[in-house]
Amino acid sequence: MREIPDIVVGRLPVYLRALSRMIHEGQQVTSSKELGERLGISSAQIRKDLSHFGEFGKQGTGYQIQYLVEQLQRILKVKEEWKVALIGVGDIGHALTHYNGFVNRGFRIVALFDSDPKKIGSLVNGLIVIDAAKLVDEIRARGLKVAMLAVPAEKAQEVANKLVEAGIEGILNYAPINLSVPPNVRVQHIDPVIHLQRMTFYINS
Amino acid sequence: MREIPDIVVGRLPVYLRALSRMIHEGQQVTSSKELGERLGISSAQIRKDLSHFGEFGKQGTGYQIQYLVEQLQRILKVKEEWKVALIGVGDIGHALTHYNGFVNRGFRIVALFDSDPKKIGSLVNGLIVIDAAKLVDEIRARGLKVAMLAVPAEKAQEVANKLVEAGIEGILNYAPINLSVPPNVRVQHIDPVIHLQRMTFYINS
DNA sequence: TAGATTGTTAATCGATTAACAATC
DNA sequence: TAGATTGTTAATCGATTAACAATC
Repeated sequence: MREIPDIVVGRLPVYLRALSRMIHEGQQVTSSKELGERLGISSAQIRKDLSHFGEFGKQGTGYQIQYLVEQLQRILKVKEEWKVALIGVGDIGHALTHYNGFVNRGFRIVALFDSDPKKIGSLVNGLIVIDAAKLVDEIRARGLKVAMLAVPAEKAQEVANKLVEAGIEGILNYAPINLSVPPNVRVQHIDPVIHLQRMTFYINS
Repeated sequence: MREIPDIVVGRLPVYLRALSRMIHEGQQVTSSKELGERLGISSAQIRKDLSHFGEFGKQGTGYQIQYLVEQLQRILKVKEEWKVALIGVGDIGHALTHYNGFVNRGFRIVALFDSDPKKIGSLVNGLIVIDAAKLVDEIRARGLKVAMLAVPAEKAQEVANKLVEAGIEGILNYAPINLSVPPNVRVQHIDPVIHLQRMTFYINS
């Protein structure tokens, strides 16, 4: 298989989300034109992106949404649920344990970690908070590959190092700091301020 | 001024965050090389990006971080605090009201809205939850331009329409759905699943 | 059949990088 | 002065788009 550009991979989850939504709305078939209009993307780009992975449509009629969704799930490896570790059970961590947007999209939080003695052992949304000191052993024992990092900026790099040691290969980082990890580990950032600042550039107060 | 590419604007907040961190760590001067290594970006790209806005460095020595931070804050219009409306005081909304990452980065939540009668009138982190039915009037009266949207997917488009009507020009959308808004309104998405799926593509379970 | 839409090619467009004169 | 690093140009690289044959 040729090398897939990162930017293409980045759009696939967006396609998947929109297509899932269409199914949710009862739609069965769509076209690159329609999907593109929904997303503000050209139809040519959608077809080009998909063409990296195969031929999923039919001339004249477009795409069976259910089929395309399954293909995208397969490509993104989310047909089976990933078991995810969550480190840091503060406000963000708490909100993530309650977040119902993971259901049916390929992820389930199965382990909570915190270093606060007051939180360790307590039950949060049905999961026991484990001592962060046991993080490496626990994650390794369970074979987890994906983690969400919701600890203070000061601790983020330190915890990230332990995650890497534990065999984690994907880190969703909520700390407003740039993590340094080996090349085989993927990091994605979620920082609301970054997005807000991207918008204010264009807005006149 | 020439038109600035979106992709360049998108990197400025990342530079700002890293530079602020350097100050926090006591550093006073940096170079495009050093900053680039921290961020995994080429030094040439950083210099090119900055050159869209002026000359901020000195040959041989690099950049005074404090000065560059101030310039980026000015460019991104975050020298003064933006007053932000938050719609939806569920788990995510709650976490956002407690989030201390907004401080000194240009944003402050000043108004909470929800349509749940049980929540309306209650106090969340010092702010009274206002009836979402009053959203348009309240936002307009306060002249708010930026909003965070943390309502269920089903209601997101409907609320977004009201935000636009109220004069909001930037929406940070936490609902996993693509909003349709007029071209003068900026939308940014935060959807953890999108980021997770971007990573799992590369990870072998 | 006529209309619609795919997958793909080639052309265009835009972003990144390498290189270097300028200069601190 | 020698070394370092900027801002900028030109070259390279890669992504997007337009166009269209194929075909449902």
